[in-house]
Amino acid sequence: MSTLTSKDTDYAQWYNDLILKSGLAENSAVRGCMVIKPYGFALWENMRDELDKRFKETGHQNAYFPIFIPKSFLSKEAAHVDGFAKECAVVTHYRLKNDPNGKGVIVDPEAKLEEELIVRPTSETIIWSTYKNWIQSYRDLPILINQWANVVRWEMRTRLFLRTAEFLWQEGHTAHASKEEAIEETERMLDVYASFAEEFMALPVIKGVKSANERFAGAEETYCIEALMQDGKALQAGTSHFLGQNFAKAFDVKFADKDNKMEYVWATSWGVSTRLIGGLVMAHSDDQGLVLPPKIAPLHVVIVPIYNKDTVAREKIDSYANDLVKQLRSLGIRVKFDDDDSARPGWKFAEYELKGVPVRVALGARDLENNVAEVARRDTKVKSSLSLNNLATTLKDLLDTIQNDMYQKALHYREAHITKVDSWEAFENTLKNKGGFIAAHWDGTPETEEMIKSLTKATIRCIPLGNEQEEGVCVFSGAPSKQRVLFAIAY
RNA sequence: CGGGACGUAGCUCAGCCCGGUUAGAGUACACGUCUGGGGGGCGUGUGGUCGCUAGUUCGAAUCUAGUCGUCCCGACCA
Repeated sequence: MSTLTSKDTDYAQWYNDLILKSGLAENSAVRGCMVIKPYGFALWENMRDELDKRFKETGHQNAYFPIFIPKSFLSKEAAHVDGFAKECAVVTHYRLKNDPNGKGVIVDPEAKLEEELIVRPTSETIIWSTYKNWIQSYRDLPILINQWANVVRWEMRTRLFLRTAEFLWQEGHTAHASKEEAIEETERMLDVYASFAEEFMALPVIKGVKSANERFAGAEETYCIEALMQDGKALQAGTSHFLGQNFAKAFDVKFADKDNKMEYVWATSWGVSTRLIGGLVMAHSDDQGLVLPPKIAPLHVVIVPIYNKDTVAREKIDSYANDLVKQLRSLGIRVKFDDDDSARPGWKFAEYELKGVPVRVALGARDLENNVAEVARRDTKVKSSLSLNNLATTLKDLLDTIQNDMYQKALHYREAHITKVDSWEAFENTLKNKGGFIAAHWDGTPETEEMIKSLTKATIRCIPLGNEQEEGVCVFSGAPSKQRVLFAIAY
């Protein structure tokens, strides 16, 4: 078994090795598309279940809309089509036939579609064309719908989980009678994302709004959560858009208010994707493999028996381990007793570290004699001998501790990588030598943002919510500024 | 779409420059055995149209041309 490329040697290679060797996903026969393997999909299922619960707690329902969108829909909202046109997969025909000149099949030229269909890159258009039929009165509002789906964006260059041509996500699409209510919804869902990321994935995030350049195509305001990876690059972990009346106007969706006046409907959309798995990996993992926060880990505890020739001792180990499994399960802990005799203990230790299982319990004859087990934490790699008395509850508490410690560690790292910068020289130096977020004054113009991006690749990740207002001058142009914004190089 | 690299066993790669028996190694896999507290030792064995096509040659993994594909760097990336 080969080892991973070290994080310090080549971060990108480390990431790729890790995804492949831990069995999360692999590349597929289709360029840019990945196969999500069972272990990777288990992560997604856990995230999905938790998010779904939180969406329903905030009053949303799931529905499903088609994967195909008539081409004409994309042209109805000008900014929207500008944003997505370059990366759309297009269906032009609906039939194949045998190649009359030889073997194989060809596209039947007689089966050309009257109007081409777009494979959804996002569903605003198909959904708002539907909402037009659903909304006549303020009594029909709000509509609070989410869908779990796949979308396709024909990216030039892809990376497992971080940017794939097809990815899984959820997209919420809500319709409201007032601007205030829509903004409230946009902010509510941003909070849902932020608390999910922090509580469930142990991923600290900064809530903010995007600059005009980085805004979603068709949105009036894009809220986001930004996370920091271990290489100092930022990752947009989720977005929540206030769409104003743009899509209502594009699809002519009006409602009669209480005074029987017709008004366009206000909209939001919000989404997170399988990209979050990439963020999870990059935020916590190390050179030995994945490090998973317990709440998201498919497996919380693995018990590895240490056998020897003594068959009586073996029976004792098995018996104790099976009992421990029962106790842990009754506490809601996902546990596996790996008594596979064909793999040796050392191999198993390495394997479960690669997989990021938060806690490993090693149990041998020697331990049983002393009434202890060797318990190893994945996050700190600390091993300790713990009493077998009440071991199950000890482990349950340990999992909570690990969840919390992982969040705190990531938080400390991020806090240590937000650098206040007041000169262009310091800006460039910080970016080059330290990375992370740079809090700097910006004159608020797209031109300055563009210049900074072309010079350094750094973009404005967000203008943090509740940002401190202070007088200053733009780090690039020297023009007056009232607040600092966060710059970073991003994935 | 520009620049670079690479396609040989399931995987990682050597061999190619300088053509010549039956194409190698590590790892994985199967069986046996000794083992078992950090990716075990020994033994036996399975596994290959050398990406594809055409050419040069008595002879091509090796040389030539074309082609397909992958990866990296750039451009692109709500």
